[in-house]
Amino acid sequence: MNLSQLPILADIRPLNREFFARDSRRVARALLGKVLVREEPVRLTARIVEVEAYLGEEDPAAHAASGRTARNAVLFGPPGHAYVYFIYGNHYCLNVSCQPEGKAGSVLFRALEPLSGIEQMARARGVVLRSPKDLPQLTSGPGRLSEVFGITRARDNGCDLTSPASSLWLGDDGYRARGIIVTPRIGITKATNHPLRYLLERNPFVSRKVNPK
DNA sequence: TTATGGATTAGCT
DNA sequence: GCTAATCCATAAA
Repeated sequence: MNLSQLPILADIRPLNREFFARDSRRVARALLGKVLVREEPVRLTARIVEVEAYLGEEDPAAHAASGRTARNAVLFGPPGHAYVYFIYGNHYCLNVSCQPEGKAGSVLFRALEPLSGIEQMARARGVVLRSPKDLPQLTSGPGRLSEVFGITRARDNGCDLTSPASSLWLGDDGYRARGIIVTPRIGITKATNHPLRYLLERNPFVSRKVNPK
């Protein structure tokens, strides 16, 4: 076997609780370039290239806006946990809780760049990969990336994303994000003008360019 | 008990 | 660019 053709798998270190115990705007910026990992059934990894920050009860566009409910309880719990919700009858969206326990705030994952397990990702979405141009169909968009990673509310809501013992977790492989751009958030109808969407400049995996509203 | 609308996507024009 | 698909949590009653 020619070992030199095997991909070099960098060590991925889990992010710690303190990383998430901050204002979601700071967490969002810091998450760009980090890696989302799913351990089962085979390891999937993808780099975070687009996120949005949602604040607490003072943010009309946030699910925490009307206070704590059974649905959004994770947002008010300890930081670094997955908040998964179902939207438009079709899609799941993944967030990570921020701020110390008792205070809401989260970061929505909007787009990833696939790193490993790409064949399994394509199978999960029923996509046939014919060229590198097809890759963004896998993970460009919050609903798409959730489908690829098999994320559902029943399976993952409340999961601790700082622990590799969780099937789903977040890590740092040493990559340094460069060229961070900030724009208004997408797909929302309230508080549309705040610059809370963070993405990597010229990255082909980011989702659509502007809020049509 | 019922009505409403949404942090989306895919497919068609 | 436009819109159907699809369903849960919430609010109103």
